[in-house]
Amino acid sequence: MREDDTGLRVGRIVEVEAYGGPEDLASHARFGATPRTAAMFGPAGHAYVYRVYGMHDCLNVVTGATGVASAVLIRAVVPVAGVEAMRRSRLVAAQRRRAARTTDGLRRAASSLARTADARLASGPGLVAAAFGIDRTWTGRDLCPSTATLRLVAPDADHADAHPDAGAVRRNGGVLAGPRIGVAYAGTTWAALPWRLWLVGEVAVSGVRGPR
DNA sequence: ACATTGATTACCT
DNA sequence: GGTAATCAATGTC
Repeated sequence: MREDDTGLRVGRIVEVEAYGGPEDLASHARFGATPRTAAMFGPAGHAYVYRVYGMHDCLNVVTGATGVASAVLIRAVVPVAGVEAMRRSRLVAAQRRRAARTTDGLRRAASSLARTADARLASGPGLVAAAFGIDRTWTGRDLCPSTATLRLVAPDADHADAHPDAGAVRRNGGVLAGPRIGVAYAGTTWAALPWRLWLVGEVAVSGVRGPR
């Protein structure tokens, strides 16, 4: 969840991918600690935000002890609160894209966003960051303090009463696992590991390329 | 199905 | 120090 003067936004995580350290050839840590990946080697519970394809920022939660690189990429989230704030940030992200900087491109982007269902506002790793207004400058932030602007909260803790969809982790068909997306370059061993996890039946789960 | 986008890294000089 | 290839996607065609 993000809570600040931009409003309160809450999302329920429905899809993640796990990344390891230098031994994981699909991980950004495979080249060791670099200026970009330093946060991956930092303390657990902090954010690692990187840009992919020169356009999209992706939010990861560092999971290893200091000096041990590993992180979980938040690939998809179901909005629980703050849908309007998410739409505003999505539009800002669209405006930033060059293709949307023409008046026609911007009109298309706005129209496309307007047709996007609430449940799919953050249905992809780049969309999660866009909907929450997160970029690379958020790297290194501690996501654990109850006072943090951007923070992780237990599914049932804060908002089980605020929204019928909150705390619904156990509501559906459980969790499935499959190969991570877009990591063929890592070689068959690392690419085949079922380190992508998702909740069955969630419309926000991305990956048309993977099993549902 | 395809164009877009730019930081990052590795590999040269 | 410069350059080329790569990339944990998305929106538009």
